[in-house]
Amino acid sequence: MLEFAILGLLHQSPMHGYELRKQLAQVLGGLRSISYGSLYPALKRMRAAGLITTDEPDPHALLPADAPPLTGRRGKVVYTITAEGKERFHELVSQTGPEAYDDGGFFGVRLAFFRLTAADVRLRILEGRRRTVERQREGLRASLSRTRERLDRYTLELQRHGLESVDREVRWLDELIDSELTGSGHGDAQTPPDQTGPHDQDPPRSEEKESHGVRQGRHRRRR
Amino acid sequence: MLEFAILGLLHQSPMHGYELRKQLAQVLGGLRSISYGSLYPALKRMRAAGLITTDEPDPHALLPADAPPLTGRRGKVVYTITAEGKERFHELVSQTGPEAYDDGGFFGVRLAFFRLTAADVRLRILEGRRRTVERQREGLRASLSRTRERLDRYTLELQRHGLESVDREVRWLDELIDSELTGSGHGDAQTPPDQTGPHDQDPPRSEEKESHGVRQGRHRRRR
DNA sequence: GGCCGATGTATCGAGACGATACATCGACGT
DNA sequence: ACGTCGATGTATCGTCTCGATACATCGGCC
Repeated sequence: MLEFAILGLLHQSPMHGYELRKQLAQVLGGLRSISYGSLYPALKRMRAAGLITTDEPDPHALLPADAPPLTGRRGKVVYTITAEGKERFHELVSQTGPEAYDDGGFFGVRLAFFRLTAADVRLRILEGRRRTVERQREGLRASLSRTRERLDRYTLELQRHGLESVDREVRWLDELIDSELTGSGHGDAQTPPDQTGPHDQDPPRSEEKESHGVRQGRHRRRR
Repeated sequence: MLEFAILGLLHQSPMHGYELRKQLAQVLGGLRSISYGSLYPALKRMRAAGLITTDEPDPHALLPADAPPLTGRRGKVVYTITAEGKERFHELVSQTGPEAYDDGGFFGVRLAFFRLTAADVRLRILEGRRRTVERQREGLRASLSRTRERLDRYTLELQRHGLESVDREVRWLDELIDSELTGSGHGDAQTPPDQTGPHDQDPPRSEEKESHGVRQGRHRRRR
């Protein structure tokens, strides 16, 4: 996930690690940020993988193992995406598998880079997310009506609030899907050129149990 | 956090690890669960610390380092809270520091065990959570109005939805606090006996910037 | 008899986190 | 001129968490 986000940001312009973190927090809606303990190791990994480069020619590349902990002289490092990195990003941005929407955090990142995502991919991700959240909602509903009597007020209240949140997310997704379908003026018609190899696309996941009967209100709300 | 939750559950009755996990998921509102990769190490730690005991007398206690990876014969293990564990739980349940409400997950667990929490502690935690979420809300609001022009529709939509969620949480907390103050029939008047040593209570955290002017609507909504 | 899904215990590697250290810079007061 | 304070900036450490996986037992059900 971090890899995707970093590539997405560097896709637009080179940046320092510090600013990367700020932009990320901004884009993610202010709550959920990312810590340096994740960011720098990720940058290091990606650098090793050739997805990004630094201007500084590798600090502490080879120094005697007994050297002091590298104090003093810590220069600023600008990270730049490579051609390989861009390729990797375009590969990732066309993925629509469960990992794109099952985890809320990852879904948020995907959404934040929707302007760089093809229209059909956008739709598949939104609908995937809808399925996931819908399933959560039904589970929660069942659990709530099952245990309404046996739990104390606080636990019940917690579940009720959780259910409402999930409910609201479903409705929000419906609106996004709606405005995606009525095509409220967004470019990027179909998946552009790309078509890079067989990137394991969305296995239909055994078609789900699409029998819940809770499927009428869709695509008919608002706008 | 896991430690608190486990102690809280075992406080009521002994359990298998498996059931511990299920109950935890139940209590946490169905979403956010806990994985075995967290649960079993936690149980092991707590067992070593003497907070809980098992009926099986320590599997793989001392066996030659070359032994096969302990295949076959894996008995069920019932975990029971010890006197020390109960003591520890009562200590934890009276804490009202930032860790009780800054992290949403931890707060959820605390709330789930409110029936075992003294009334004044409940109130402090709810108000702490309110402060935290309120601060998030203001940050989000500021960020949204600052960047309304510069961001694309999707990022904006993400932030708007996030803001609404936070907004609803604040209102939800207000209701909880309200009904806590009007004392809608809950026992546990004051912090009971306990008073176990100097448990680092809530440092007022330099009183916050309580100047936002956004402080009128409290305690006057609904009911 | 054979298979499946629930129950159940447990480990592994990848990686995320909070805390912390250290460094530079501009602004501000004194 | 001096101090110091907050923002910018790079980086690591130990602790924890996660998802995936392996293995085992049990009750039904065809």
